[in-house]
Amino acid sequence: MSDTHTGVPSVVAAPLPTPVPADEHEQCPVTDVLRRIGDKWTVLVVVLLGRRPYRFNELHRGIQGISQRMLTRTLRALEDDGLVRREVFPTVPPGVEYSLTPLGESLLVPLSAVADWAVGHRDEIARARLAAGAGPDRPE
Amino acid sequence: MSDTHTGVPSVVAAPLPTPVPADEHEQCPVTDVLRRIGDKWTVLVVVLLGRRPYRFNELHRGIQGISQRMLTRTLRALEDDGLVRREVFPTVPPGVEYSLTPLGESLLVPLSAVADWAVGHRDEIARARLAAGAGPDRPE
DNA sequence: CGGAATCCAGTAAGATACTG
DNA sequence: CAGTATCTTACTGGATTCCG
Repeated sequence: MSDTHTGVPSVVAAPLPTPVPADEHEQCPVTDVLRRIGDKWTVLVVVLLGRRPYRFNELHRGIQGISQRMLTRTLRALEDDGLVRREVFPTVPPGVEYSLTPLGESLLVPLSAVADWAVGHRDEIARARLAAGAGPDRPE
Repeated sequence: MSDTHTGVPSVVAAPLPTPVPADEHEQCPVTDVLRRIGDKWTVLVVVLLGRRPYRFNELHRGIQGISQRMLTRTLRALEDDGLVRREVFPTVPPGVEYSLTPLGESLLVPLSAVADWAVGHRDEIARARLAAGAGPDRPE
């Protein structure tokens, strides 16, 4: 830590020469990943699959509130990114099992960092929001 | 590492007794934070402000592609959450400076973890996506 | 059981123009 | 300079129905 006033390591503080070259920030892998795990259900699914493999309806019941459509889409997206493996068992009735790939499991690590931060600062954030809403005049 | 088959620590692997109690997962602080930093511009703004304070139009030019509207909304949301501080200098013309609060700076740490993961596995993900798109028959 | 297909509402995001 | 106001479009997510 030596080139910013915050002692933060890694790519976040490293590259990005002040004038952001983000003309095509669309393809920035960081934003890309964040937008994927930033959706409504992905994290929940990944965390569950991090515990053990699940079958489709098992996840559907387990998550409660998710629609089949969203569960399907979420799983498909994760599968396409190589984070989740889908295995079909030709039984009757057919069974499909979902599990994390090694890549998917590796995601649990940084995910934990964010989760810990979120849990650790939830009160602080909640208070800030209250102050913002009730404090000065917030027109609508 | 002792209660799951992945060696992942922290809240991600800790609570969540297999049957998810996520009836009100809406208020889950983890999902909450992820959805905020999962939007299109937040991370970019936070990272920039992590380098040094910025003025509004300075950010506007620096990010390139963002509209005033989105920059304003992003900054406002971050301010409301207590991650960004907004200081007005009563000069002519008026100047407004944005900077990270200590809370905001602390976010850079878990953010770095995710960013490093994203950068470190971008190729792997890209290959998986190609394989998913070109591999089996992907209708549309 | 494990989806796919269709439809539909709500919100996020962009362009543009105007203001203190 | 630092926004706000308005309009329009694109995407996300949910409900329902149907199929192998």
